[in-house]
Amino acid sequence: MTIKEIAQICGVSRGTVDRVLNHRGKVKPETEALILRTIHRMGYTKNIAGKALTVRKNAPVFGALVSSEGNPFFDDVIAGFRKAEEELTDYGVTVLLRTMRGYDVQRQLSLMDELDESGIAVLIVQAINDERIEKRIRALAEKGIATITVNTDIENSCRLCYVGSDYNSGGETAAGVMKLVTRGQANLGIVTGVNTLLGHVQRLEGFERHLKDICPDIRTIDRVSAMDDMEHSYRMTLDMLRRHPEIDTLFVTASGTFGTCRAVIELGRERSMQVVSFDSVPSTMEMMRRGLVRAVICQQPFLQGYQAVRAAFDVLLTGTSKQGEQIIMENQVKILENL
Amino acid sequence: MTIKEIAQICGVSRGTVDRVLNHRGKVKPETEALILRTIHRMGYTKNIAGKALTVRKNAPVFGALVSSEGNPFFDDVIAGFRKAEEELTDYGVTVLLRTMRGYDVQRQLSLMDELDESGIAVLIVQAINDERIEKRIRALAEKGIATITVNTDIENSCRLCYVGSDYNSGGETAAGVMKLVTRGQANLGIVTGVNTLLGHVQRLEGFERHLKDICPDIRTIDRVSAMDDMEHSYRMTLDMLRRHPEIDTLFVTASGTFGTCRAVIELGRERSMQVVSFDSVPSTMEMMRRGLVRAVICQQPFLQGYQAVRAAFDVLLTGTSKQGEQIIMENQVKILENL
DNA sequence: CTGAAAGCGCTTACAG
DNA sequence: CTGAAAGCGCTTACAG
Repeated sequence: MTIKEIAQICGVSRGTVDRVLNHRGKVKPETEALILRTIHRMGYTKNIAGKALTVRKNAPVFGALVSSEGNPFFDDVIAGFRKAEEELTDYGVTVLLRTMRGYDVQRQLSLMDELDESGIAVLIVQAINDERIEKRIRALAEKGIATITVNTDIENSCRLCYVGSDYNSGGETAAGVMKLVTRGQANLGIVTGVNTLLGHVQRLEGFERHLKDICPDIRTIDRVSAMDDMEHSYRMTLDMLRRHPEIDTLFVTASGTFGTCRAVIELGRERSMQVVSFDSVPSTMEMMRRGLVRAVICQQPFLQGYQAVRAAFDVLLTGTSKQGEQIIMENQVKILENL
Repeated sequence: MTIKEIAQICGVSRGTVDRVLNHRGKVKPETEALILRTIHRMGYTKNIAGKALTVRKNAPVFGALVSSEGNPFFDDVIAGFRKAEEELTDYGVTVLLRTMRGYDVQRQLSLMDELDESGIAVLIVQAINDERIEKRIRALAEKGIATITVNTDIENSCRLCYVGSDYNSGGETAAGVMKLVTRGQANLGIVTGVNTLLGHVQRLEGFERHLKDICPDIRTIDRVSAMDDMEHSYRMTLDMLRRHPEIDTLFVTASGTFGTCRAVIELGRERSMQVVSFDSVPSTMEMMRRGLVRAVICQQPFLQGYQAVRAAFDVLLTGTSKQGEQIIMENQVKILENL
C-alpha cells in the first residue's frame, strides 16, 4: 500500500492524500473522510524509506541539552548523541548540543530558548523536575516541537517520551549488591545527590526501601549530600567519617564517588572501607582498580544518548508515535572484570 | 555529493557512475578511472536514504540459523531478529528462520543449503566451530552471500562480522562474581558446556585463568560436562555431588543451570550450596528467586539478534563495510534486583 | 560500452 | 480546495 494506490482508489491526486495524512488542512471534508476511511480500510501506513528521502531536504536539527559540565558521566551520553548523529548524516540530521553546569532552572530555560530560536525540529533535554520547565515543554509542544527527556524525567509533563534508566530499580539493584558485598552486616554512610533531579530521589528511595527488606541488620549511621559536585562530596564525606569512625561501608547515590574515596584515603581508612556507587566514569574505575569501590551500578549512558537521538528521528519519520512511551535502559552491575 | 553531481563533473550519465560504484563492469577503463578518481577527490559516499528505496524493490530475505531447539536462551535472540525485522518492514526485509537441536555439523550444513536455495541475501548463523562449516561460508561468500556469525564465532573463516559477547571476558567476569559470592573460599564444582562451541571453551578458560589469580584459595574439586542439555546436566551434577559431598559452590558455564539446581535440591543440599551461572532464562530466574543461584552473567541475547539483523541490513545498504568487524555485547552481571 | 527514461514512496511548490 | 509536475538519491531495464 502506497500513497499512489490510495490516491487511485479514492480518485484523487497523491498531493491530496498527503495533505490529509499530514493534517495540512485545505481538503474538502467529504474528500478527507473518504481518504481517511480508505487509509483505514486498506491498513495503509506511511513508508519510512520514502519519507526519509524527503526529510533530508529539510536538514533537520535536533537540539540536545544536558548538564554535562563538570560531570564526566555525560561524556558517554554525548558520545551516544554523536554516534547516532553520524549514522543519520545521510538523512541530513545534525545534533546541536548545549551544555550547562549544575541544575539552575533559569539557565536551563534560557538554553531551551536558545535552541528553540535555532529552529530545532525536536528537543532532547535532561530536564530539571520543575514546573517552569514543564511549562516550557508544553509551549514547545504547542509550536509543534516535540520534547524527549533523556537520563532523567520530569513529572506531569507533556514530553513525548523518556529515554533513561529506571532509578527506583537502580536503587534496588544497589541494595542487592550491597547485600553481596557486606553479607548483610554493615555500618553504612550514604552520600546522596541532587534533590531537584527526580532520578536521584527515586534511586535513594528504592535503595532504602529494599535494603530494609533484605538486610535488616545494616544500620544507616549517617547521610550527607554531595550535590553532584566532587569537592563538596569530598568535604561532606570527610566530615561524616570524622563524626562516625564506626562507618565501614559507603553508598554514593549519584556522582561524587571520587571525592568520597579521596576522603576515605586521606583518613587512612582505605583498608577497612568498602564503597558501592553508580556509573563507571574514569575516576570511579580508578577506585575500582584500587579495590576501594567494590561494584557500581551502571545505566548505559552511551545507549541513552544514542536512543534519544534515534527516537527524535523516529518522530520525524512517523509523526508522534512513541507518545508517552518510556525507553528504559537496564541497570547493569559492573565489577572490575566487566568494566 | 550525489551520483548526479559526480556524473555531471565526469560528463557521463548517472547509470555509468552506478556501474562503477557497484562493480557491474562494462565500463571503458579510462571512464572508470576518471569516475573513481572523481569519487575519491570529492569524497563521495553513497547515500543510504536513496539506496534504501531501491533495496525495497528486491524484497531481500535474510536467512537466520540457530540451535534454539530445547535451549530457551535463544528465545531472546530470536525476539531480537523479529524486532529488527519489524523495524525493517518498510524496507521490504524479511527474516527466514531455521532452527535445529544441538550441534551436529551435517545438520547445520544442510540447513545452510536450504537457506541458500531460498535465495537469501545474507546469512546469519550461530556457527559450529568446524572446518566444514568454514568451507561452506567461504563458498557462500564467493557467490556474493555474506555471512554474519551470531552468538558464537568460528575461527579462521571469512565471515563478514561477528555479533555476540566476548566469552573470555564473560569467564573472567564470572570469576569476579565468584569472588564476591564466596569471599575467596570455596570447594568448587564446574559444569561445562559443548566443546565444539568456541565460546564455551573460551569462557571456561577465562574463568579458570582469572580465578586462579584472584582467588587462589578456591579449590576446583571436579568438572563434568552438561552438553547444553537439561537432563544430562541433572544427571552429571547428581553424580558429581554424590562423589564429592564437600562441594559447596557450583559454576555452570553454559546452559543446564536448571538441571544442576534440580540435582542440588533433590540431594537436600540447597541450604549449603551457592550457584553462579550464565544467562537469565526463565528457569534460571526461578532458581535465583529461590536463592540458590546468587548471580548470573548475561550476554544480551535480544541485542545480539537485533544487531545481527541490523548488520545484515547494513551490508545491503553499504556493501561490505563491517568487513571483519566484531560487534561485541557487554557482559552484564544480574542479580535478583536487576533481572 | 553508454545514455535516456522510468521508478522506488513521499513532499513540495505552483498554478488554477 | 485540488491536480500535475518536479524532486529527494539511487537502480534498473532498455535501446543503441
